[in-house]
Amino acid sequence: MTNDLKETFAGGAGGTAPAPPAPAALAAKVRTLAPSMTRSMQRVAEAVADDPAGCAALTVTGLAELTGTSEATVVRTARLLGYPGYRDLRLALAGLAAQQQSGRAPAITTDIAVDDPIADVVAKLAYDEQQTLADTAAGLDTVQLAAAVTALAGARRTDVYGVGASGLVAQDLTQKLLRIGLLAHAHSDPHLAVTNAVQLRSGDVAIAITHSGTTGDVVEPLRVAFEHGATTVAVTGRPDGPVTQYADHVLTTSTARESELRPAAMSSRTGQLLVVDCLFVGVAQRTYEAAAPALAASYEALAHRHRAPRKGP
Amino acid sequence: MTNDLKETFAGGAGGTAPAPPAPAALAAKVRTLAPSMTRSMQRVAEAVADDPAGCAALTVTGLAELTGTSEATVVRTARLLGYPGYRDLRLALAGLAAQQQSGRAPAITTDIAVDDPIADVVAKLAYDEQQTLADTAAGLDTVQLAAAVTALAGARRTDVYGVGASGLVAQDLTQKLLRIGLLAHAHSDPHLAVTNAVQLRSGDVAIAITHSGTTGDVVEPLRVAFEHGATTVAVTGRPDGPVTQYADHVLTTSTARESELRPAAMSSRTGQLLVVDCLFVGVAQRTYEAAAPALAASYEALAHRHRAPRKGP
DNA sequence: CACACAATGAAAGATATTTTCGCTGCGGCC
DNA sequence: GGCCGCAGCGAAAATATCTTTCATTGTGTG
Repeated sequence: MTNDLKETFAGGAGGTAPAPPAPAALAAKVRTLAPSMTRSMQRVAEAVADDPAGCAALTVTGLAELTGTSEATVVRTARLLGYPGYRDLRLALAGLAAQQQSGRAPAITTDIAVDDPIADVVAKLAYDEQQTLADTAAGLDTVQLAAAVTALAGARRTDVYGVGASGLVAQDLTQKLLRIGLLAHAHSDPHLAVTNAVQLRSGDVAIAITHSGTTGDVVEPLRVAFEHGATTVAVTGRPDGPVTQYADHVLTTSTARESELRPAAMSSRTGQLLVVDCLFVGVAQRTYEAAAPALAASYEALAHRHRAPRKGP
Repeated sequence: MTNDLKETFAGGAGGTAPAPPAPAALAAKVRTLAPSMTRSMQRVAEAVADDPAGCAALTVTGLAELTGTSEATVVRTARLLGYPGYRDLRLALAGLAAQQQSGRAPAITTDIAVDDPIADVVAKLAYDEQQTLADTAAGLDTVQLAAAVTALAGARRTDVYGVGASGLVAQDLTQKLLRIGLLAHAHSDPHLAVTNAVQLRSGDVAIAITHSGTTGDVVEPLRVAFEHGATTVAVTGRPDGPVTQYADHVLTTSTARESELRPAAMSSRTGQLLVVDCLFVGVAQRTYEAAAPALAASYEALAHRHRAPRKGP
């Protein structure tokens, strides 16, 4: 990081591909990045997410006035959202507005309430998770993803770190990778994770899964792996969190709104699993020659565990 | 602003609403107005109609150069097309581009191929999982769900059985239930599962999670629990499978198509997790008095595990 | 309580857009 | 045939808009 421009956000770790500005994944991006924004910027981001069409009609000055901030802040927000400047954000906004116009109409925007009938709960949860999937897919940096896939496909061994709900995602990834013949291990015990991370070296891959991006128990092993020369990947909802410091490749999951009855673990998990699936399929593609028979074999091996299905009584 | 501009097309006499700029019918407008255009303007109009996305990325000067004309001509063309100036034409162009973009989305109905670019993989997987969610939500029997929730909310203890990918779902459910103060345990070891199932009695709940509905390692403990008087629930993709024989309540998950590169575990897991989330929220609603503080407490307890987020280097 | 530092907006500086204005070439009339 | 008038066009001035710089303000910390 040598570029000492005064106010230059943008650049993630890699720095090669700056970031192809999001076409439609804007609402998601706002939600993802909102926590790392200052108050003023949040106001701007909110206005933009609330009324893309309206904001697209405004100039920097107009939007600054509307949000009670300054032009500088508006531009800063545009930068944070991944655009070179306000002009480009505005263009994207126009695009988004057009899509919304033509596309979907209603949305179950309400939060889940204590007295919601069970049918509503199902509908709302399903809608939310669908939204999370769409947002995550839209916001996923395919360059980073491809890089991570390449690293995985050629890895000598792979360690995956995750605790709590993310631990299950880590295990899911591990299960899948094992199925196609990769050497993978999921660690949820932070001590053992660090102990094992020390063994990693160049050519190995370490993956940290944490929604908050700040979970020490996950960041620590990744740091160790990073410092031992392993290729490190972070799957996180906070692309500016500490975990990304030690990540060669950052895969961002979308953050859906959450609430009392809808803990973060729920939608973050959905996004993480999508990313994990993408990694898996990507690797399976790359190593198809080896993966296909391995998949078939593991399927066969399980067959005898299932009794033949038969009609109920 | 006493506008007595020289070159003012557009506005009729009265000038209330001069012309609502065209949203998407741009190509048509170009064709309609082409005859009344001068040669240079036609070139501009053609460029715009040919490649909206490309032109949206250009400044007046850029588009003027591209078409071998001048800025003035570009602006004149924009006016003729019904926009106040080039800026607005550009915005409309961006919108049009976005619409076209999203319009040709449904190419993702195909199966995932070995040589699919990574971006397609992401799109297809996301689409598939969204589909699974929608199907599962639509097919879920809310009566059965409500019954299962009631049983869970009043249970003395709850055992959850699942192996393989479903094992992770079982753990997910367990984690959640524990958070709101319920006594829950996930079993992936079939022997221990059966051993524990023997302990169950009326008022306890046993939940089996198996996509195929035939996994012996999961059916067996459920059978034992069933025979010992526990309330049993099956979360399965096969409502006619053996597991339902011993289930008081059956919750059906949708089965998406699967293929070589897309094992069943992937989409079945998504549906299962939705069901599990519904169960959790349902129980949390029923036991809100106790669940709310418990949720808050578990959140607090985890807080110290996260380092404060800070800006990157 | 002072210090450091992040956050913010005012205004200067750079670009992009719009307007003005004059040149060019074509057709009709004397 | 030559002159007049006008539509078409683009260069450059004028304006609007966006971007950057920099000083100020507020906020948390030792």
